[in-house]
Amino acid sequence: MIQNSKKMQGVPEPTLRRMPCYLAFAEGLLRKGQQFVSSTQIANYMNIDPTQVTKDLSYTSIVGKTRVGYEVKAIVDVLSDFLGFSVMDSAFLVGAGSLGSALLHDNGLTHFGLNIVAAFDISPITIGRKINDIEVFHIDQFRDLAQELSVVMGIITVPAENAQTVADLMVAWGIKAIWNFTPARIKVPEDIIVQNTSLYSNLAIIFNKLHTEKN
Amino acid sequence: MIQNSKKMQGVPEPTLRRMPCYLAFAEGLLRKGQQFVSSTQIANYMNIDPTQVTKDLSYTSIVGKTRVGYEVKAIVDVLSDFLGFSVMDSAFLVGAGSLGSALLHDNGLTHFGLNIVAAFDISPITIGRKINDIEVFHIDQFRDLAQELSVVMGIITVPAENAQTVADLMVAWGIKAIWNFTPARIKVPEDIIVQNTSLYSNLAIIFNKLHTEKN
DNA sequence: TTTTAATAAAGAATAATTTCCTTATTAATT
DNA sequence: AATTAATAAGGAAATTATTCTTTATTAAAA
Repeated sequence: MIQNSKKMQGVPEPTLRRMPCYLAFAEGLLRKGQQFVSSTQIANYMNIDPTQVTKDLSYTSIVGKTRVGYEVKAIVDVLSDFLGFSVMDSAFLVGAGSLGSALLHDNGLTHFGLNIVAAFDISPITIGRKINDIEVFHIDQFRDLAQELSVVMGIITVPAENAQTVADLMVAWGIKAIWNFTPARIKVPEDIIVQNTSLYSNLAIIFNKLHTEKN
Repeated sequence: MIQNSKKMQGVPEPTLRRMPCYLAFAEGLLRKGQQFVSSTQIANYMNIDPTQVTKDLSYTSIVGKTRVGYEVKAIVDVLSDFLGFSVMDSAFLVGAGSLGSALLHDNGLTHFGLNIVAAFDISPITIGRKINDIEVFHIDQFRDLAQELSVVMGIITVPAENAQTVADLMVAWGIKAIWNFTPARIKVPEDIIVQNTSLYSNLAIIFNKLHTEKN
């Protein structure tokens, strides 16, 4: 099949980043009862080119109808599946500080297929506490829990200087993917998936635009 | 000046996203007392090409010394300034729910030049409370506070379906930049800066890699 | 003092991404 | 039934970002 050659080289990251926004938009339209939506409408909402939308959606099994657009329900269903939001994956979070406890509180993650089953820290103050019904353990207690629960993802929300230590632990635990919220870059074996999400990178982009806006 | 032509078309976003990581790395080296760092070392840490590092740093006033590298302290100082981390900007946050209160708790933002001076919500439960010493007001109370405090940025952490309403309010308040944490895309006048940061987009990228890792 | 090797910097080539263009389809209009 | 206009989809072109190549510099070694 020719169309599969696209999938062979993988979906571009910019496309994957846009897809959750298409999904959120479609979910909104579904609530309003709208049945079809055109690439033009989606593009207008996203402030991008309409062909970008059709190209992005062509990576999925969604097909549009000429002069009508895409079925809203199809976008919601197919995209949820495609993005892995409809199956639940389990995760451990290490670092129950400010950012960490924030994530523990965010039930949106559960809605998008991520179930944080336990948190770890080294501070005696947080250990033993429950944050949004998720218990915080001492990091040494991990090994036992790793056996019981099948966890694929580790979330790092410790200070940057401890990121590598935590990453090493997670790899030893047999974790498949690491979601790294620190600005530090971690070294892991090739087969481990790493996603870096630094809030401060976004801050840098805003500040840069703010300070060079004189056009 | 010829080298300024680069700055004229702006610094590429990928570069701006990498810079805070260079900064974090340099800060770590500074703590360890290392005086110089080469592009090769930085590149090795970041898992990128060394020329990428030199290209990125060439957007700033930092110059390296052949066979020695860059002065660590210069990277820290110049990059902090360049990224706008050394001047404090004030922000309002709207939506003191799970993600919102997480951000209020994150003192890292203060460290990187963002001071959240007040939060807003519509829930009677959160209004009046203080989160990490930041008071939560009813959203209607904003107008009065906007007068007193000079705030350039608005942070949106409400549910996606309310993002546009909040954005409209912020524009009316005279805000310059909006940091949008919802997967919804907002429509604002051209001169308003918008930075979209959706955690769920990052989740989509991880899930995609997890589910297509069979190579 | 001379040689060597590591490096920054500038430019060229490559790769990835986005935008543009064309074609075919089809719902709505006449 | 014929025409029109809006749209999806595929391919080409343009843009943007990354990687490769070359050159010049200079600290360290001989």
